Amino acid sequence: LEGVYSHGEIIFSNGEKRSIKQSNRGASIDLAIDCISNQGQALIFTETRKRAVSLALKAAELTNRFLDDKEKNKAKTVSKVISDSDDTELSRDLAFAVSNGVAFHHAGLNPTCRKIVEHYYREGLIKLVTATPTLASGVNLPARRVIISSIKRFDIEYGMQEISVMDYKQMCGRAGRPKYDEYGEAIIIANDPELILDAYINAEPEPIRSALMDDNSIRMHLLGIIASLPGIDEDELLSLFSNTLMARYYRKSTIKRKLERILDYLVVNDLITTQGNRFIANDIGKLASMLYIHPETAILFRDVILTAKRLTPLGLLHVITQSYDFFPKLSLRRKDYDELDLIDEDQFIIDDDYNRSLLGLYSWINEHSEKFILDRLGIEPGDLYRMIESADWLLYAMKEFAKKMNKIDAMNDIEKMHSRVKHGV
DNA sequence: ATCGATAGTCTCTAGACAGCATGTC
DNA sequence: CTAGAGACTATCGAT
Repeated sequence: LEGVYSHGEIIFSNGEKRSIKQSNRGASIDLAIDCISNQGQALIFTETRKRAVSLALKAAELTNRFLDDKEKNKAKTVSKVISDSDDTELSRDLAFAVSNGVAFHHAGLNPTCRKIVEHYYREGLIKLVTATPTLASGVNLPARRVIISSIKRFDIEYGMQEISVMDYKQMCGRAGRPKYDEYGEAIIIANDPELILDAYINAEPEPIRSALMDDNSIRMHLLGIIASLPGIDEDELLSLFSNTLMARYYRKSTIKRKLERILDYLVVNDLITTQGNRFIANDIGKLASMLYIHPETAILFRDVILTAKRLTPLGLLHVITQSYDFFPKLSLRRKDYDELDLIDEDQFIIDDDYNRSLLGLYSWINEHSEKFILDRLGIEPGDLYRMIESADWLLYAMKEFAKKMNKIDAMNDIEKMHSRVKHGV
């Protein structure tokens, strides 16, 4: 069941209406509390992490009274585990929220917190979760009522944009817990109900466009195919690509031109070689495809290993964080220019080459705490965790590159860095 | 001089696949 | 170009 909320009233797509008690805490909390007072669990999707946190904290006072004594005790225990999971204010906020039967959930949380929130929401201890879209695409956490606090989302290129019907349906999908509730509701908060009904609730999702037409993904696929089918020729490659979704939207000649250009790119950068009209991946190309490293990254790694006089810790982190495969890449904020002194002066790189991920990882291997990294650099534990994971993987791959290239010194340098990143020293 | 309230200004914005080896329940 | 919350700053006034 889907509906729109505006001015104290839900209008459902089947014409039913329901009025909601309003408070001064905002529409999404009103809707959530309304659901919880009827023994349901609610889920609010917010547009930013900050908003998820602040909504959860605001709701805490109200959700508290829906916990019985037994639940309150349990919530206390769980809340302790959360605040002990790291030393940041973020987990302290979460601990406070959970002790009151509400939680927020986004990718900034460390994995422990994320799992705890998911687990105890499923168990029913947590009555309300405020979340960013992590929860829409990832974990399956059903709720009686899903509340979409706004259909606008900030986009770095286009500013405020309305989310796609696809994204909306994705969030709706979390409504209704088959075992517990006989129905689920998805409610959008907006001022113009009729518009929303047409644009989202009664709308068809946009057709799936193939993401394969993007240059970078073709590069990756093409290298993969050539590595696993050595000796394949252009016609065979073309017919392979003609069977993909991409072929439904583009003409054969367009695809052919694209393939040729990218084959050329792979040849010029020495990842594959031609024998007549056939293609074979060479050692580095094969290795890259085996390790799932993007060609762009492979080229970068190879060139660095080949040309760098020595591989300093900072230099290595710099290469890793700049590479195509590194995620998450956090760019410098204005005030981060003050933090550049975290880096030893003798290992100097040009200012605008820095990014926040590099600073974060560098602080990490110099044994700064999660709190330090969040306070000084604004990198939340979950992001740090993924940066470490990503760096771990890439350093491993880079070490394999050095091994293949018989660069023993480089290999040792990289391996040393690899274990530093892994263990945070 | 210090503190504080207030209004104006500035800044910032979701998520995320992958290798391998070892550890833990 | 579009929005809105929170951090930050400048200003003024009272103690």
